[in-house]
Amino acid sequence: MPSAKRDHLVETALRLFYRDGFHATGIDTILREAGVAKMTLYNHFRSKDELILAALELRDERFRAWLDAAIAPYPDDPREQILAIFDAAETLFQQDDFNGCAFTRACGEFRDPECSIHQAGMRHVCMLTDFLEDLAASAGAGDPESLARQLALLFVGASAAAQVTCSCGPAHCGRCAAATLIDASVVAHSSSRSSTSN
Amino acid sequence: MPSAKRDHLVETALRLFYRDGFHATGIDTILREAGVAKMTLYNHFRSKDELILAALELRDERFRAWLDAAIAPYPDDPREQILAIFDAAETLFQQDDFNGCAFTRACGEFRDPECSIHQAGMRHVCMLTDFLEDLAASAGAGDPESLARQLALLFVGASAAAQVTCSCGPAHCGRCAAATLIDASVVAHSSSRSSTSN
DNA sequence: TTGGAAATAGACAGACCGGTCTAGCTGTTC
DNA sequence: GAACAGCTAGACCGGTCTGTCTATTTCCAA
Repeated sequence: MPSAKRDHLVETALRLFYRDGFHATGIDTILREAGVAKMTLYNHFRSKDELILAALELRDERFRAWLDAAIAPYPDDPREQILAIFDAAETLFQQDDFNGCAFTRACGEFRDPECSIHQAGMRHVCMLTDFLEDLAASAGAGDPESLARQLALLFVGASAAAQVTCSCGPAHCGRCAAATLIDASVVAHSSSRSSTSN
Repeated sequence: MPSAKRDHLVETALRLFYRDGFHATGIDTILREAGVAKMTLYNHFRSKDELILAALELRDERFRAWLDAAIAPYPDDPREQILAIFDAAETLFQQDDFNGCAFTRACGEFRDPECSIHQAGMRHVCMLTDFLEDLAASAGAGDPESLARQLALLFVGASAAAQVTCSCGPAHCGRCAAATLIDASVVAHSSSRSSTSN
């Protein structure tokens, strides 16, 4: 059972890793900022890498909650739910502390696919794609899996582009592209179902 | 006028920064790998950051040449030229040394928008978007600027997703999405031109 | 009150970091 | 042969890095 000190440490670690980068943020900086002793860190984690992993897991939980909150206003409209994710991204990208996608950045700094940090990034992208696939299927997409992958690319690209350009424009741009892709997939599915039902 | 030693140093720096990350790669590692003396580095560059910048500039030049080579086989078909970029990306993403987009990763590690390294990333993404805009206009897109931004998002997203998942699948996925977006934009433009000419 | 878990507070070790400096070598041009 | 540009080869500096260790303190439940 995690302790309050542990949770606070992970919270602070996430904030600093996300702001400054994983390699650029040292243990001493995190401990100073969290007001936690080094022995406490090494009681809870075997290494800095394990702290990074815990921080990414916290980030993933937060992101899932954010996704659920983003689609909540449209419980019966999967197309709107998908677009609402990009709308919520536009708000997210405008926040002062926004600094791109923690997972793609973690994978950029930890290249080895066998590395548990890189694997956390893989799992996160899979989670996002699965989430979008459910919505795509509900929206009547002809090929929900393909549409979901495309939407995931758009989301990841929008996040990265927003971080590079320091603008929230990519979210709106991604939303427009998503709408086009969804409609193209749904129309194609409806047309093929009309043909076969005749 | 750059010297052979300087060019070799930048070449080696680019390779190591791209493989291992900017903060994770130290000066001594680069010098050892390049067989160049520290004094030589500091004769040519005022700091590590300047070396990083030179490495990114070299990368940008290489990327522009790669873009030109990717579209060369289809001199008269802008739609195919755009799609060929994603085809070429599929090949690129399968190379052993592929490790995502150097520019979005640089921006991830150097967050400050005033920082010249981050600005190099901004310029690069603008260059790609401009490149795609020319092709989009030639392909008859109704709104070439918007289409170009969407295609840039797809490309950036595909690059990041390929690095995270260690797969070239995102390139193909991006290609499919690009085709849909191009056709949607061109058809919309043709329809609006037909209406106004009647 | 006591015992134990959890946390604190550094010191310490060994390694690495970016950058400065000195002395010397090599190759080229005049 | 001399002068000079470019480069080599580290030593050195002050700092940071991750992780280990010891001694001590704090808090809480029994």
